[in-house]
Amino acid sequence: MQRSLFPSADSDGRAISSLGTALEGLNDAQREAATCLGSPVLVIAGAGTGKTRTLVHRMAYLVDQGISAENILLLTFTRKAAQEMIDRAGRLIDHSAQRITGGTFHAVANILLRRFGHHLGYASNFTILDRSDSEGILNLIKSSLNLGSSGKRFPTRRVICNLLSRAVNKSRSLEETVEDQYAHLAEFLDDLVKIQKHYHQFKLEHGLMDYDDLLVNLQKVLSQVGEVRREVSGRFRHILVDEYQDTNPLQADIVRLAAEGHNNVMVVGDDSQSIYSFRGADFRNIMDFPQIFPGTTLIRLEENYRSTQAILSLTNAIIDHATEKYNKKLFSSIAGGDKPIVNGTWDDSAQARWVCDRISGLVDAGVPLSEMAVLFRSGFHSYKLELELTNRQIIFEKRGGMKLTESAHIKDILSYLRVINNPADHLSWNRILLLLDKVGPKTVQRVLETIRSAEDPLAALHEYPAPPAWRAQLKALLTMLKDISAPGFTPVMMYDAAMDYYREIFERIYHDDYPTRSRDLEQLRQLVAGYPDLQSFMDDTTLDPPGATDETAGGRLGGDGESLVLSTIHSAKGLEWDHVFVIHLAAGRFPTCQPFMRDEWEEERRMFYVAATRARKNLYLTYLRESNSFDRQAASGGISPFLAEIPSHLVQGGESMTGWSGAAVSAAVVTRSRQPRDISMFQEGVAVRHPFFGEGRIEKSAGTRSVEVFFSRHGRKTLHLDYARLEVIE
DNA sequence: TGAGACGCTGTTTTT
DNA sequence: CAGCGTCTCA
Repeated sequence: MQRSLFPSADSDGRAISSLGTALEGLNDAQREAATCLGSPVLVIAGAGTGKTRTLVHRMAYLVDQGISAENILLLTFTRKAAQEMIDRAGRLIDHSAQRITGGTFHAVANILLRRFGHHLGYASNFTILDRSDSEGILNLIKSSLNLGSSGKRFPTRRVICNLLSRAVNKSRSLEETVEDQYAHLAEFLDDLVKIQKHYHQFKLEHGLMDYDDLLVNLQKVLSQVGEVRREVSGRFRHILVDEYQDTNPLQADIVRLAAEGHNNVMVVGDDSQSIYSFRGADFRNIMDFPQIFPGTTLIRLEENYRSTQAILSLTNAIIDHATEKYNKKLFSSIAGGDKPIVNGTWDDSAQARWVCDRISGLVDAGVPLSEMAVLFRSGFHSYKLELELTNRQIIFEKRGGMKLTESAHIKDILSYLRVINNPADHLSWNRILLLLDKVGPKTVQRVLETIRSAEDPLAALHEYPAPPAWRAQLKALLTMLKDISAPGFTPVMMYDAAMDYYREIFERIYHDDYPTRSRDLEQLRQLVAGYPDLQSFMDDTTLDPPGATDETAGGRLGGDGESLVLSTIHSAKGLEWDHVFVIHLAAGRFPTCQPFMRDEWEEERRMFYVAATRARKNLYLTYLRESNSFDRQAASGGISPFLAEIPSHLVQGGESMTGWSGAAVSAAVVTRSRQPRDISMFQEGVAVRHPFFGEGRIEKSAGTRSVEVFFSRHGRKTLHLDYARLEVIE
């Protein structure tokens, strides 16, 4: 098991030589990053410059240097990414690489908190809440506090959830967050603070942690309990972090604490690909790393091995327009290539058809589906395309968007399993009891109130004096739960028994569409069947939730093999394909209609950059000529400003299309010509009106094309003059 | 107090 | 194109 610190040449000679060969295959910067020991390392790596490769080689190198795989921690943005890198490292050395700990911050936090959470008052069987669980609790609190009904436009649970999460991830107080991000909610501040308190209390009392708690509590236990910190940093002697530009200060602090005493940390990131500000990430954080870890070695990877020069010229042009960036231009080692193709269509269906035609063409030319992907800004942008693909029997796999575990019927069945694992989980009890006929919110509240402090909730429920109307139902429920909590029940046995009980309810409450929904239940069963214990099944389904639609047209999906990937840009991070389609590059969709602030606008642009840099050989960009739908008030230009600002000689197809070159030019002219007029008008102290924020006054100009405006209803905002539709009030 | 019908709203992005 | 909140009836 234990690798010797100084392996003999005999046992490892072969591994060393093959790793040696592999290291020679890296370029100088990559090799330095992979083998640099003795100081913290910050790797700034442009898209496609081989950062995954570098991480993989570094892991292999560390093990080869005699560092035990158990002592290595790899933090990535998805579990799959971690596993793939570890597998690749294993291929460079040997299977001992499999003992490297790898996963997301959240997944690792989960494991550590099961062990160390008791320092914070958490039992080891806590339940992890997904987003809809959190919203559910907020709803319970909202109604128990009688908020929302009395007030006028009390924020929805969704908005509250975002607000609370944002405050946590940015490590700021609720007051501060409301003040500068949600100024329009200022009048509800007192109630929001109250909700936050209750929410916190509820989770603690019932053994629940939301996603944010995993990070917060890990940070807390590491910083407050020296013994834990020492054990963790002693265990993980080398820490590697991928996609560092998308970590927030909380995560950065976790890394700092976990590395205390040795500082063997390597982080890899690209400021131009930072697209998670809503989670508290700021691309500037990456530049703070050397301050957190003095003596950092900085390495830059600048040669792109992924894309053709034609694609890189376009992506360089995209990022050229960024107002603030640290990176330089990337150069490709693959000269030439086809220019990206731009195509405009009149509506959603035509766009879907065009994409499908292209895909069919590629398939006919012998390209496997797994070498193609369609990317978009928001989950719902692919609906029309999904229909068209299904019609044409093209097998696809959708990533991002609605999750399987978020649908009501799945939550129902999971609730039964959850209370087995954590009987204190009142959120699940709430759901379970609500499913009984003749039992509504009021009754549930009463029931839960009486068993609130019970040692054994199951027994307490047995004692509960239920009225005849639902006494028998309660009996049946409790019998089922008692049955499946017997020792020796595997997760799938539990699932089946719970399903037997639930089926009747299921068909009653979803009477109009339960056949469709039951397909999901079957899918869930397959999933459960792969797990030997309940806890890990539940952890995995919340920490790495399966997508909603996994199989389509051709019936069964064949593993990860032959299917086309449809993905949100966020979920496509770090991946690459030969042929990439980016659809809905239309104003109002991409960028989404929300971004009023310059930072948000810039982040949308980086998203486009991330999307385009996923392509190796061919890139297709499509847009709708006119916004045909509801958002009338949004400046309804067809083409996305991000496309319009790109020089048309970098793409093909545009000129022959009526509209594109014209539209591009005119859109560019519109945005540019607006500004000379504007700039001079928007002086300090001038009263202005914004279509969303209302009236305000300019406080100062921030940079050449931005102003800071104080709006009476929404507080201070920084607006980009090229894009914000700001008028001067006479 | 629960169940069912109806109309409204509101839609990034992820762990 | 839902999932919610509100309203009415039992």
